[in-house]
Amino acid sequence: MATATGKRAYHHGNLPAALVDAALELIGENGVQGFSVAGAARRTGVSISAPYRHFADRDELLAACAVAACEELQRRFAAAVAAAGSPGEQLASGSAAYVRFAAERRSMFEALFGAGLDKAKYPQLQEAVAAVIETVLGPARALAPKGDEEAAAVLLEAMTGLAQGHATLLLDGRYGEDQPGVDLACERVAAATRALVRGRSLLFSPPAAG
Amino acid sequence: MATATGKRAYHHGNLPAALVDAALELIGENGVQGFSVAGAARRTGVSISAPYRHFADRDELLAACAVAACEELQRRFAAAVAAAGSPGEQLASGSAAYVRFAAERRSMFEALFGAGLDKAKYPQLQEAVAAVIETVLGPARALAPKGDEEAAAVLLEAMTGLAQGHATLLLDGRYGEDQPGVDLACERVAAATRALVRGRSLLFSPPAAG
DNA sequence: GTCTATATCCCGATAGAC
DNA sequence: GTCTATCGGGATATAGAC
Repeated sequence: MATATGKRAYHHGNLPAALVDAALELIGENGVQGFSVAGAARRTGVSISAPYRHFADRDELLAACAVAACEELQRRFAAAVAAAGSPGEQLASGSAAYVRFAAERRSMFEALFGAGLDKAKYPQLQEAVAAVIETVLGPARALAPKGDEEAAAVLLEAMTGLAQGHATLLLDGRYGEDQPGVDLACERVAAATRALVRGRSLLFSPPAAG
Repeated sequence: MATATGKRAYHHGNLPAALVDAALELIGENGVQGFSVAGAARRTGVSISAPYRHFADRDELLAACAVAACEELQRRFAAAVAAAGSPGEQLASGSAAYVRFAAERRSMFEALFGAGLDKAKYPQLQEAVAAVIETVLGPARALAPKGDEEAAAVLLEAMTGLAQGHATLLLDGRYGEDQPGVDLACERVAAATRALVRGRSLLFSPPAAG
């Protein structure tokens, strides 16, 4: 662990991965704003110009960080889905995993959403995002009307939005800064997902509420 | 409109407000990252040092932008709540208003969440945030078990999270970049809020899902 | 593939005049 | 309250040697 790739052959062997790891560390310490190519190079122990052999510019390095984030998130999603029983519980534990990911891998979460990247410019990132979505599409399908692919997408979107929002609020300090806050946020988002699942028929057609 | 304060007496009369407006414009164009005190000064037509008579540093100017954002959001929340009938519809239209706010006042939304401000350091901002929350707490209270203030808070939190998430996904380009995407996101978040409201009993106690 | 050196630019913040 | 001038710092990105 601790590296984004798992490989271990820095300093003349895997500079790109080393730069990604360094960049993520910097983002974790100072936010996306405080990250710079120069800083990542310094931390990796190479010259300021070395990164430009591997990444065209700052944004490309950031995009690589975002891809690493997708891979980690996908891993966590897959584990959460596998551990739960019913489709509803799979979605609930998936949203909790998402919030926990934001808390435990804050730098990755920020690289993914706080960088303001134009994702259309990075096909590899687009693919990685699509792969993440696919991982949690299964339970959503099981909860939607049979064969209604759009309904599944809408449900997943609602669940994603819920998790995204709770993660943002958590990182914004709304649950406090320490571990109990993280656990609380995870419980809350899981409960909210269950509520969403229970009321889901309202997602598939547009009538009124109580 | 167009100004954050409504007042109109810039260039020797209301420089702080002018700087806030300029800062928001810059954030809208280049993101929070691309904003600078120097840039805001330039755009306002004053010297680079003038802002420092009114704001101690960059973050203080950003905090003022965030306060302006809270005021605008509160206005919209109040209108949305007033326009809807049942408490459930009030929450639904409130979350839609939140998403629309993010789309139409993107720079304000970013100032509020993308700036990474330590809000504890800016009491005025804390107050403004609290006032926003109070505006939508009414309908949440009406939907919670009678007198259960915590349940109301939890429901509101879920609704806020949902709206926050949809707003983030919208700004991330997940609904496309144009107006139909905005409308779609608003409809979706309203529908999801209704689903949440319908299933809300699961928010107030922790059993399993379907 | 990496280094040294450099060109170019912008920023935050302060000092002191008016 | 605003301006001019300035210090000190750091960033991106490129050129050319090895």
